[in-house]
Amino acid sequence: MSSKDRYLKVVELARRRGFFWPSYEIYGGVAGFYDMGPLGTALKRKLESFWREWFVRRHQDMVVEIETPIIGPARVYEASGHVESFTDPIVQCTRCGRLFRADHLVEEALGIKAEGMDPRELNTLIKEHNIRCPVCGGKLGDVRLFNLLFKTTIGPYTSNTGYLRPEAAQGMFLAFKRVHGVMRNKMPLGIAQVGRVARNEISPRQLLLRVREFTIMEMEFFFDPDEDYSSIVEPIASEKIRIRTGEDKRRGLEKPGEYSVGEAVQEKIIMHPWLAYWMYEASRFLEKLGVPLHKQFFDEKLPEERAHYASQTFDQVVWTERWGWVEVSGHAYRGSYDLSRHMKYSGQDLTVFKPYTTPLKRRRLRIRVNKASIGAEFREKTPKILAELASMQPEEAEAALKEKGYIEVAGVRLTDKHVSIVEEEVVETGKRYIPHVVEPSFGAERLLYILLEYAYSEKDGRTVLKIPAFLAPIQVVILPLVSNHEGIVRKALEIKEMLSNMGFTLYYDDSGSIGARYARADEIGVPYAVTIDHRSLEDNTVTIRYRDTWMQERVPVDMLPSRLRSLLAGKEHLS
RNA sequence: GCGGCCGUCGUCUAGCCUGGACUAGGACGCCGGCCUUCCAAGCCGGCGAUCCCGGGUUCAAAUCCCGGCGGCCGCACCA
Repeated sequence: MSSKDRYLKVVELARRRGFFWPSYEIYGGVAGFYDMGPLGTALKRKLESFWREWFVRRHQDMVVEIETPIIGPARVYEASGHVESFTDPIVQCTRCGRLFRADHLVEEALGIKAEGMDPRELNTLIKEHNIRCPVCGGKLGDVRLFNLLFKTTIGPYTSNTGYLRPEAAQGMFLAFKRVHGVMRNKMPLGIAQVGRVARNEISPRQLLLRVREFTIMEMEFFFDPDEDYSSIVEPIASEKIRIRTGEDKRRGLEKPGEYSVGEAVQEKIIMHPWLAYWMYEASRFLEKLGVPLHKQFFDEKLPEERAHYASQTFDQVVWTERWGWVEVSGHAYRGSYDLSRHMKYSGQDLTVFKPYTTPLKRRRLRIRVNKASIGAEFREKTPKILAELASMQPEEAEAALKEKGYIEVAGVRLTDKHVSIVEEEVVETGKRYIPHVVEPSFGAERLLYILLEYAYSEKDGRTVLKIPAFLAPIQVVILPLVSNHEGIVRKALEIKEMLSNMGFTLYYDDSGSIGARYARADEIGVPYAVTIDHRSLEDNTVTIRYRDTWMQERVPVDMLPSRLRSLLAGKEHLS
């Protein structure tokens, strides 16, 4: 099967059977938007549920999920750095049409710092110095700003700018203080969210892989940067993980190296144990979706490739037949960047208090102030004197008093009549710190495509979509062996009713030959077919047929639901 | 955004170069019926495309020209 065929077959199948298709079709379509059809929606829901199971429920002692709005006030995205970092001045060559960063061109041509200049300044410089297209020498057009944030207005006043979120992360940072409180100050703390985000991509491409609106599955994991977390990777220390380090990348290496998780942490290939831990979880998550470990690795981003908030980033990439290695998740060490910025912009204290196991006792010097004598003597100067005293180091004051017999504050001299230096014991019960954050972030639509590509297979010229049973959008199909036998049909309908009432996702199919119906079900990845035949009428048994092997087993009808449940959960296989 | 290639029933496509006999053909699928004791069997009937959108040339446009939208690939961009 050629690579082109496989991709085209997946797309064709997706449209024909209703997984997904381009949005706004009847108006000619708009690039970068996709509709999810009935099967695509069901599959995506299951994928999201599985992500929750894997990253949230399995870690429920430290990870919780929230939901926050997709529209945010400008202030939030100014604080997060998105408004600044994603507004690039661009300029286009009028001859060859190439786009350039205007500030970069000016810097190169004139050897001056141009970053942060506004478009007008850049325009003037380009015109004055006759800077031309570095590729073809053509004349450059006007400098304009391009930002990947979708902009809107909140309410009727146009001055109240809002942005559609380009990531869910800010919702978690903004809610951190409250969630931390609600979770009774638990640390470390993961806050997860699954939701829509929008990025105004310049050129959406590659089907579902680069779209303008998509579902992100993201977790911000907060922890104390001073704590030694090396023990958290101990249980997985010998597990293997594939990484192409930044260093390897610079040397032009295409292939990743294989490391044990323990080794990657020890040798600082991954800068923090928590980052390593979630990367390991991500690799196994992908494996469960059907992507074997040798078809995925973590690709370290070089400093110049990283987002503005990250000090280390790995892209988790998966092999696709059409596009080669494709990014499905990002794993960033965001440090305290986001919380610090929101503290600065909002004026709120977003630090966490951490009690010491045993309170720390310390002796320290303090300036004791005799306010009565200062007030009596210096009158209206008193507030100023007191303010300056407050910011003075006790050690400094003590030295001055000893040497000179006075300290000079706000133009007056204070002696031991006004101040004295005392040594006192203080008890520190804990410390305050700004948590650091590691962030695993997944694109749901990309995973959906990957899932389909890896599930796609052909057998005897038929399509079989081997979606893992626990993710299959439809779990069971109910088939009467023949449709012109009243007894068989009646029994089949009864069984359909029974299974439907018990909560199975299913459909009933009596059209055409039994082979055609198996084929239809295989194509959309229904893992199990229940067939009712003549023998069913005699001994109340039916057959279960497995999609991947076409093998069958016969079970009594009473046993059918429990048998299906355990098969769907992947706990047992068809014998 | 630029360049190359491309856009016809649900899907895959024939026709386009060389304008008219196209009421746009086929295959698969879909719907109804018959038949059928386990892997897309067969038969009968049916539904389904103003040929991506808009404009132009022409007596006449799926076909030629222009613009737009969309797709793939390359370049650029990319949280």
